[in-house]
Amino acid sequence: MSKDDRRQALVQAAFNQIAERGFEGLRTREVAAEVGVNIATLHYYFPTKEALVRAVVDRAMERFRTTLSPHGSAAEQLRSHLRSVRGLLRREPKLGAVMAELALRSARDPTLAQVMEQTTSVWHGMVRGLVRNAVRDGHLAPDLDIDDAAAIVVATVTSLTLPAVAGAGRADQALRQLERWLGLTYTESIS
Amino acid sequence: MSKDDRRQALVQAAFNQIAERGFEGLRTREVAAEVGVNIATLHYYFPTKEALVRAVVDRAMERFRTTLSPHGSAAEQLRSHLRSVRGLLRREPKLGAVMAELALRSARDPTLAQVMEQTTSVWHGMVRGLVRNAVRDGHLAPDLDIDDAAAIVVATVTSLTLPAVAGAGRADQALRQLERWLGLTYTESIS
Amino acid sequence: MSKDDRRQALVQAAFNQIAERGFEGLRTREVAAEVGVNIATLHYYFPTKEALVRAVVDRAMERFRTTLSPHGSAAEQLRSHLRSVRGLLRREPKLGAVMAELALRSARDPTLAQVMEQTTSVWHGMVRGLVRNAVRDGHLAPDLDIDDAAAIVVATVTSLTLPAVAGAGRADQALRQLERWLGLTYTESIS
Amino acid sequence: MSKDDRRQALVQAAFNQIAERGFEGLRTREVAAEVGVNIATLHYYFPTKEALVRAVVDRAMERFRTTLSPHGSAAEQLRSHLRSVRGLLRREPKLGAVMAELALRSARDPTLAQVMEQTTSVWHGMVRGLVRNAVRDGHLAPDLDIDDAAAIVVATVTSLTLPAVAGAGRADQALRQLERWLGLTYTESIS
DNA sequence: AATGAATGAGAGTTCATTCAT
DNA sequence: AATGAATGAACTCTCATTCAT
Repeated sequence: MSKDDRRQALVQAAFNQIAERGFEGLRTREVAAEVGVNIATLHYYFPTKEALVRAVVDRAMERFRTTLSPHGSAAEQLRSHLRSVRGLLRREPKLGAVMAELALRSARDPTLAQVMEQTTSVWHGMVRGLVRNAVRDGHLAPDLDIDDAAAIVVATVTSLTLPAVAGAGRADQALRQLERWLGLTYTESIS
Repeated sequence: MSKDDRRQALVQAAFNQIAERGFEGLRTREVAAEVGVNIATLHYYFPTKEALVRAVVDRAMERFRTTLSPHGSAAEQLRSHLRSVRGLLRREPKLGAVMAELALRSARDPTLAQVMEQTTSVWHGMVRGLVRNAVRDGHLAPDLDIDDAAAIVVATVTSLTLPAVAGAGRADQALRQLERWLGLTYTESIS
Repeated sequence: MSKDDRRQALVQAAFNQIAERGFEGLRTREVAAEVGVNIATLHYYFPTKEALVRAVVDRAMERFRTTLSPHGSAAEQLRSHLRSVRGLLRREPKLGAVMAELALRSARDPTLAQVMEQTTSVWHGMVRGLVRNAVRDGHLAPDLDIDDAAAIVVATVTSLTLPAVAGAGRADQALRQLERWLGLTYTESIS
Repeated sequence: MSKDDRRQALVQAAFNQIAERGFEGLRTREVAAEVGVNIATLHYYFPTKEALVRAVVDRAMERFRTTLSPHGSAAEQLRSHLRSVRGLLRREPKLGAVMAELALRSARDPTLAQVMEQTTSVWHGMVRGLVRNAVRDGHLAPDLDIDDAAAIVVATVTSLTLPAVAGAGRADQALRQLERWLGLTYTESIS
């Protein structure tokens, strides 16, 4: 196993631990054990627990950003974005859990706060662009406030990472309503 | 200071600690210190840390539920609900932080999950009732899916508790758009 | 056992450990074990290992200073000082060992260096006073350089703390010669 | 770089580390790093840390012994010995620091104790020979106890290795007085 | 001859909990 | 009702040492 593979394995294990037990329950020994190495080996790759956490942050952000990039065209893209994020969170519930943990931790960790704010900002900007184009193309109401619409999209999707809220099918309900208001479902049925 | 007062003081201190440092940083000694009592005294009131956390859960839920009860009538109530929740989170950001911490923790704590689910459920039901009445009164579109609308309301409001998302004014933007889509702002301007 | 007694017991145990194993071999767990308490109890009294070491420094210095105070008169005092220090080091070889450890450590520990310098300075000053009075009383050669004489007294006594040098009876030889040069033995035989 | 050169480089680096941080702070990784080799390479040359320390001991002893050998004649040699040792310690303060560390450690290390005792013994014997000859040549008082005089010379010089004592100019004061008592300065001014 | 990777043992420190008073 | 003292268990991190290459 290459050095980089082992590094990634450790980051993945830490990611899993955070998803399953929260930062509250993150133990370096558990992370090492999950990968099957000695605790000293973990410290060989990451000098401190903090360094390991930073690597997890990077990984989670990268994972999330990767999904952001839309493909297709116009309003179609907006709908596909919503669905792909929904799909991502469904396939990888751990990613959602970790994102939520990071969001909370960012309140006490300025460095993390900056990273989160930047990612959210990029995401918001991307959604905003999609909304703007969809309005331009006549798929969305011309008087729609572009920033406000982007904000509620981001907010709704974000709320899906909180298990207590997303449970009992409410996640899909919220997204469905969001799509309706955005006229995305009608677009499909009309065409 | 009565026995009950001291209990409440401890719960409040624990609440503050969770809001400020998360469950990750909750230390019984800090809680006791904030109240100005010995750590052993804390254990006199709460046999375990877990018991203290349960009390915080109860307190947070009660605080939140109190704000839920609507007054006024029809669509007016719905708008006032959104605004009062927004006001609550603005006045007491700690409550939002704690609610988010609890939401995350509920993923690993079945007992807490039940409590959260119940609260969310009650909340959803209440919003649903308001939406239904507003539709009945002709303030909202007749073809509005009542459950879906309630779901997106709950989702949007919930997302406000995550600092990484609610920052940069996006919280208000999302709520504003929500009100527009619900026709609540128009209601006001028309009347 | 009172709180202060236990504190003192821990300091004494740490003192013993330093004397026996050097700073190199000082282990908090060993110190706690010697007193018969849990390692956590040690940290209840001393938050850090460093704090414990500081307490040992204070204790060693106090022990040493106590022996310094001379009684008697003139050249008599000087001789009695040499003999009492010699006796102290013979009765409590650990004190000598710890003093030497501290002397060495002071090269890397500015705080300790200050403490050591002050103690040495006071000691030197005291010896200097005795030498000056002995010269004044005609017991020592009138052309004796008071500071230089005090310096060699301090140097000779200090060397006794290094086991590698003080062994094989050389400690007593050096002190004997010192007394002769200082005319202290003649003083006695003359009177 | 030859195998022997590398060995010497490692020993020198260990020597430096001991001088700067004491045995307390001696880390094999630091030693290897100072030479610019991998920690495993160090263990190729020295199977254990202990073996490395032994090599440092040998080196320090050799360095010290080299300076011992006197040249010149009679009392002149004695004075030149004092001055050359003083010069050595001034030029290479690390040697003094290491010697003191070794002296202390010899209390817990029988093997080292033997080495130290032998070196000290040889040194003492050499000084003794010089004193004896100086007495024979009429440069020192005829009733001078040869062994005692040698002992105080060794003691005084040794004390110079302890920074806490040698500071503030006291080192030179002590040596000056030693020279005076030995009649070494007068010898010079008279001739 | 030299190294990157890995480790066992143990270091200092923390923390929820207990108990005698 | 309250506390100072004490603890067991567990934490992150360190270090000399090993081993395959």
